[in-house]
Amino acid sequence: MSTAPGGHPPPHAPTLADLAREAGTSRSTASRALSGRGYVSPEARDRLFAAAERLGYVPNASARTLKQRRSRVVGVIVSDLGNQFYARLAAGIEQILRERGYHMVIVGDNSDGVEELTAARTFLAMHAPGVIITPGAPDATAFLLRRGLPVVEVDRRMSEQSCDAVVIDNVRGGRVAVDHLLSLGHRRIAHLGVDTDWTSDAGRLEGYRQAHRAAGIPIDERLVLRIASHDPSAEARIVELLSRESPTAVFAANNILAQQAWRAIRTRGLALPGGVSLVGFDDVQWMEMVSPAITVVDQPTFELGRRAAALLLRRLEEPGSAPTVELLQPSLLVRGSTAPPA
Amino acid sequence: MSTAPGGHPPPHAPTLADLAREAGTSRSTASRALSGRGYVSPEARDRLFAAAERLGYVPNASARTLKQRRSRVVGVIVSDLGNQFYARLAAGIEQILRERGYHMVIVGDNSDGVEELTAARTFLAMHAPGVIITPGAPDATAFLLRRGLPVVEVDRRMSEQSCDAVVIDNVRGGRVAVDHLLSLGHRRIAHLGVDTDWTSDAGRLEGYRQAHRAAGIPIDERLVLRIASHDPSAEARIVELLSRESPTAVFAANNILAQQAWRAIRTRGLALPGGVSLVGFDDVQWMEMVSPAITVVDQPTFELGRRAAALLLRRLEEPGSAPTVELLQPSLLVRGSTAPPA
DNA sequence: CTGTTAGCGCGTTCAG
DNA sequence: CTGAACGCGCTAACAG
Repeated sequence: MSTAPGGHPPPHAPTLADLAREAGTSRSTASRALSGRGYVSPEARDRLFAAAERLGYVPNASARTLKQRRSRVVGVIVSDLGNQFYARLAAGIEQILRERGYHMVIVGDNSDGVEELTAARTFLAMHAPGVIITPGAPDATAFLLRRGLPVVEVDRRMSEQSCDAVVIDNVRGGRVAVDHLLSLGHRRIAHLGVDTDWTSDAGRLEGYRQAHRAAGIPIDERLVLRIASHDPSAEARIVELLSRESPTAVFAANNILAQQAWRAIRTRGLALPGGVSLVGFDDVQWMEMVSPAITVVDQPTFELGRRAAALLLRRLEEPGSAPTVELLQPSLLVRGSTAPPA
Repeated sequence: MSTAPGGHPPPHAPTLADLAREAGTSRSTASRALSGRGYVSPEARDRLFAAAERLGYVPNASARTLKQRRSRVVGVIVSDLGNQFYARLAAGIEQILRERGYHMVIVGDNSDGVEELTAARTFLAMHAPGVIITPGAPDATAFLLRRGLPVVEVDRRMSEQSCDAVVIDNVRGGRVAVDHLLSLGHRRIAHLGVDTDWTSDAGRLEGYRQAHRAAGIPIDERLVLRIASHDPSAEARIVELLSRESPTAVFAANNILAQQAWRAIRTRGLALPGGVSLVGFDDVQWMEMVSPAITVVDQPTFELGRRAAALLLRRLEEPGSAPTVELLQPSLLVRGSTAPPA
């Protein structure tokens, strides 16, 4: 009799030992039967499965992790779960992980290096099989790598040492955006970027420069604005740029900045694209819904997440192989917010 | 000498036993020192902390969970991480959890009952201290409750048994939206809802009915449309409703339906709000950016997540208390998409 | 094909 | 205040 008298929450969750007793086998046979590896006679197997069913057996993940020194829960660190970009990235990661029998524990650092390191420690403590991170600093990656945990950097690369990564071809994205504007005849193109040392933004800026260089057009550095991530005066600063420097076009290097630029343009009372043209980076919902719709460099965000997860899982299977960097291509969606300058 | 010769990934992560050896104490003393509970002399304590620092000791979470029969990782199940609503909800949950030293493992079922149950089993296996769920069916909650795991249902209540929950006052939200339209003079108001048995949508529909009843206006049931979650013909069906029934206003009961309604209105070539008025539910970015901006019943999504997490943590501290249901109030944001009928 | 044995790393008695 | 001893539930040897 192992069921509780009242039928209420049983005294303890059934363990392998309970199963074994019920089925008249040893614990190891039960283990082999349920985990699928190792030989076990069909009859014993059936009895064990029946017992598992009857008792509502659920294997204890911690015990398994303790023994195997590796869990099935991969760690994920993103800058900000509230941002659509990171949310979609996470959704992509989660999808692949779940398909393959893994799970994810996710933490949002707020682009804060200390939080990143704390999360890294946690993942180490949990014996995560690996970690996927949108790094804000190189430290967390370095820490994990040093301790032997596989890391995939996604969206940007921050690690000094080489590790797996999957990123967008940001230089190309920036290049394509600005080429588009230049070909429309723009010569005073503002660049709105984030004030970080992220490779993503650096790449987009580099693309901006390359495009100018290729066209033989000098860059007026007063048009290049760097705005901190949660700067409350962002919109005001863009308004000011608009009025002081009179750019004929604006390239906003992420979806937040694009939104702020869009607002600033309204605030300033400029017509779009009549008064100024706007190109964004990272297509999000509103960009297609406003009128005119926003021309944008689209990036495969969901796919970025999927690839990162797939890459991590691959490394788990082949630990030896050389670090891989996957480069995903962005694509320009020309919509109504860009036109030749007045 | 316990450091590895090459300084490369050490043979194994340092354990409490290593610390104890380094500091010349026993394992249990080391345990007490690091976990903070239990007596230990200051000198021993210092030596142990120093050793921990030096060796880069990180406690093994699985071992701890195994021993204590409870992890620090709460399970979270949401319908769709890619939907802004759920993403913000998750962000709220994560914030509170992290503040309090917990983490979250999140899975997106696609409103699929089987996936929900699978996830529930996983959380049970992981010995999660509790689970937060946006339920699509009552089964997962029932399963977890039966096994003694605290559950908080969020956004909608599906459980037959009573359990903690935090939801929006959806009846009120629907009521307020439709009252607004009625007071503008609308008499033919379409209702767009999801084809599920979720209490959230049922509540909004109930609010719609209440408002009509209170105003003494009969409802033309042909104006009440139910659309399945990922119905590809959603927009087409709305277009059809628009042309066949000629409502003067539309109440779309979630952000997806609002978007589809907005598109349908454009497709149909109707002026907004001249040809038809539109009220949404759940304020998202684009609603404020399009023109005219969309009148909407706003709900505190992020706060919903925070409350759910806080409620779960409270229950962990006081397991005995009666189930709590928190009701958060929505608020109507009147914008440009509503006006008196032509 | 199966059972016995021996830990995985930690927290928690219980003597000292 | 400290250490010795045990067990959480599972799996990986190794005999049989």
